[in-house]
Amino acid sequence: MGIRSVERAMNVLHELNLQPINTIAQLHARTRLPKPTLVRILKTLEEAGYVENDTRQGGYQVTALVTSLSSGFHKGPMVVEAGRAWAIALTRKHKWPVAIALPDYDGMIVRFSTVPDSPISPFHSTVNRRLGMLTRALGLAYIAFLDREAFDLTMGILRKSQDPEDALSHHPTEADRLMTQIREAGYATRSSLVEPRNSNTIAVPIIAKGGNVLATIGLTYFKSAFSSDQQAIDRFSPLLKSAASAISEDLERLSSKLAIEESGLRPNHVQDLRTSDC
Amino acid sequence: MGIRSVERAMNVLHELNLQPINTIAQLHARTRLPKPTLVRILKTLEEAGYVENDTRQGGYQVTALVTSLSSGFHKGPMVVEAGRAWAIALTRKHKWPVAIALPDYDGMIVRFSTVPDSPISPFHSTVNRRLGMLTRALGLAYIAFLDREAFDLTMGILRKSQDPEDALSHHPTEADRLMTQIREAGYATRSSLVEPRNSNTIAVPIIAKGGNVLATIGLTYFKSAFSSDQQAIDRFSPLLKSAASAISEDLERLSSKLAIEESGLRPNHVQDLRTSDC
DNA sequence: CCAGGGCGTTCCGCCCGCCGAAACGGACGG
DNA sequence: CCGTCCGTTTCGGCGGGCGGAACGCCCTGG
Repeated sequence: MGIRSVERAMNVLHELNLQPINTIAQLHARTRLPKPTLVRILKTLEEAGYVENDTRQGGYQVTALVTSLSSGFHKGPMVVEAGRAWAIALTRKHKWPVAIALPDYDGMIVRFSTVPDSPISPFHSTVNRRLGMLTRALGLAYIAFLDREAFDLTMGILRKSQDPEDALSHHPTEADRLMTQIREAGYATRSSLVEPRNSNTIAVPIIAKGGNVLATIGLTYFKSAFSSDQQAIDRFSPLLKSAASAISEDLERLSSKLAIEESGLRPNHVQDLRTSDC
Repeated sequence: MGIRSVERAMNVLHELNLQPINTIAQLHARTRLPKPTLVRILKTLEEAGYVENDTRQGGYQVTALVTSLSSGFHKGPMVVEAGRAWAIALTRKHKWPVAIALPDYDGMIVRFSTVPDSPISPFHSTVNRRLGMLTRALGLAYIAFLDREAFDLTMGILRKSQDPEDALSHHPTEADRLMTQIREAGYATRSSLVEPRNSNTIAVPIIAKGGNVLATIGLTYFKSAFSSDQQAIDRFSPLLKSAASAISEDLERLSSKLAIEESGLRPNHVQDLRTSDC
């Protein structure tokens, strides 16, 4: 019941963010919009400066200006802010995309992803995507490092779920065995029962000074790029662990130097003055 | 010549990002759109999940989902990434908005701003806004810390400018005196000749290990909140200096652990595989 | 208690601007 | 040289966006 053209344009802009470069044909396939409609929407976004049509690369991509469509939102937890730079640095160095996820009730939500930074990434950016707790690397790396009480609580919630992604919650001994294994190894990988099969993710917990798991950070790679999963694990799990502990240290420094309360603050209503910072 | 409703909606979304909370009346005043049109656009964005209508606070605001409209773009230089967390932490603690700016030829461009995080901020967010080099705190804190060669080069460019913001470049002795003063103090403030008059900004350079100025970070406050500018300077300049050096250290750690090249990487064309990271 | 103003929101008929099938033209590749 | 697959342009028809007017609400002040 909204404005159709606006809904469509927002979808297109959203889709444009999922891949570094987008052809009309791809967008047509994904959005099911007629090509002339796509061209018209893209032209509009281009005139507004949010999109550019790079003919050399043969496709459309978002420009730096899109950041101004979300510059008003950074109430994210500090762990994501502190982790961003490390995620980006990891991707620049090792090419594979890195994601940071936060717990959300009975699942995890991806809050940052370097997919567009990754020149070899065939993956979609998954910011704001929800992931299962018991099948995804980013979920397992979280739940396995919860303390007993929080773990039992979450498992209790998951047992009520009918989602096949949460099936493991109905097999306590199997689950416990997996959790122990993850805790000992210090990292988790995605369940092999779950799509996509041609890639894998290695994830580790980001643990605060006090011992609480705050978030998880994970790296995704194409299986075909390595002779075995073990090879990728040997290579990346130490890097992720050291990044995770560095993030935790950064958080410590940020809060000790400035004494932040971790909970986001509520913005208050302010009057409209037409001035600017500089 | 684009789709009018889409152009309007993008403008509205952009405006929504400039303030933590937006009433219809404010948006009407800023966009000059009829109120029914605004309501229709906002309803559309709300249905799509990008905006919420917080009736308690009596206004519209962007939601976390807007990040997915720019998640495809993160080519930001590492110094901005490293500085984000510090800017946010400063604002959470001291309430005033903090901005990070990068040099761009003969001016500075704001690349990050915590205006929407600041509950007392009556300022507009200025991400992507261009600032003069010789009047703005964020510009002065940069140019004053350039080495001789780069300084002369930039001043040469500025002398060709007719912009009143660059007028100081035509008065070398005055300029030199100001530069010396800034270098000694370690911070810069906005020229009193320039709008807005009811606020001021204190900015310091972010200097890399090698001695190069990479960027500047500045805090803006309402003059009426302090008994004198000196009081604000005494309070904030040490904080900014310590944040700037912490950012520089973070950069060092990021690059030494991972050996990053500072220049952004160019994303390559990749084939369309329908998979995802997790 | 009511008048007045400002607010966000709803209504509804007019009309214009969006829509998309069809056509175009250029780039491959066989 | 023709077939195919692109991205892009054209253009007429019509449906959906538009905004003035009106509504209901909450203030404030008389």
